[in-house]
Amino acid sequence: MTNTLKSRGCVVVGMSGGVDSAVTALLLKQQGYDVIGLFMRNWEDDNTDEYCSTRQDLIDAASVADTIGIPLEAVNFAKEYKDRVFSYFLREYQAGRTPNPDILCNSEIKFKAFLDHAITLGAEKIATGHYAKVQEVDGLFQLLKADDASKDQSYFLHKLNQAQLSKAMFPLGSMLKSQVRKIAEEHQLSNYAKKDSTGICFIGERPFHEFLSKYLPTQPGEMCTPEGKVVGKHVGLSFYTIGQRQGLGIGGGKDSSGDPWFVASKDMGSNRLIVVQGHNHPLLLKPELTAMEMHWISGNAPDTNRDYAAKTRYRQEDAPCHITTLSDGHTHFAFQQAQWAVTPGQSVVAYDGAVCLGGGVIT
RNA sequence: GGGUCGUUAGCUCAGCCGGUAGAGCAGCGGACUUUUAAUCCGUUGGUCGCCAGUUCGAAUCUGGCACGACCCA
Repeated sequence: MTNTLKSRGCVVVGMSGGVDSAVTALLLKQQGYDVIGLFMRNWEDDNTDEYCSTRQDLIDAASVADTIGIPLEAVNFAKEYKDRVFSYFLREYQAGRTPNPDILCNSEIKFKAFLDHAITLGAEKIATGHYAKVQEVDGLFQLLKADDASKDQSYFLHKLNQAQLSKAMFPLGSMLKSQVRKIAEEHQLSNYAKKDSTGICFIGERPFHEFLSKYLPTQPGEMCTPEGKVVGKHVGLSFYTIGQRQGLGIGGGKDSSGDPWFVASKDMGSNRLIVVQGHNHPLLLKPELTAMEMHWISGNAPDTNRDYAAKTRYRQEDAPCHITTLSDGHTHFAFQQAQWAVTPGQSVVAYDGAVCLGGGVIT
């Protein structure tokens, strides 16, 4: 209702305090949208460092909003995050799996709680600093990879549905990260040189072991080779993931090749961690997998007569594969080449070239 | 009781014919990265079982002792 005549509409931009979302807001403003910045706080604990960094993020977001000339509001979805994302995260780890909370964070928080809130603020769409693209083809919304292949985040967004994508804008999708920083610098956005944030969405980077142990019970047990030879001790199966090398503490050993050790699997029944030696051990390679909770962005499974590509974890090369829907509702992926460290709980995401088709959780 | 071999970084081991020690793994740090990993780069560790002898000088030669493994009785 505050729109001027020449406005192209109201867009709420999720601002994190980082460069990406700052430039997102700037670009939309330049394009003539009525832009409202919205800072989300979704995690609260007594960790002082975390409190300070979140506070700094808010200061950065406010500074940038001021420079660009847009209003900035703050919202707190901590309860929603805990209920819809963190509880799942803990449940999965407890079950010995390795979840990807950021995927849920996008579908449940950023593109649900946040989106709903943005609508009440009068927004027609929301925008984020994600590196991905949305495209409408014949009334159907497609999610595409970003042009900057090294920053592509479509993997994290594969769980979005048509309604969510219809409201989403990703202005950085066709840009390179280097360009984004350059624009930020040219427009004197105070955070132009701020380091990229990593770590679990909202929770941030922190000693993972220590963090998890605050929420999960520890049940130490044995580390064994597939033949059953005990080669070490583990602190609790939840604290390891398939393909993990560091933190095992195994070195040397009699009839040992001198190669590093990796986690191959978990035996929840006997509380044993199965470890193998050598990066290319056969037990670390899987030519196929089954996925559950499959979500297809278009609403329908793709044509099974064709082959597609899929990645079993973020930042991995897409691997050619054949996809079929099983009678029990699960989806089967058969890869042309065996995949390394296929991990239950992680998401497998399918692509048809640059188009993200959707994905599911590896069983 | 006798014999053989072994005892070097946290672990497994290399160290020619003597000149004060290296590797892999582990660990630690960094890079990369909005999951967990992987990967890449860098890096800390040892008075070389103990005692004595030979020598200008011994992890490296000799003797003794202490452990350990195996073998023969």
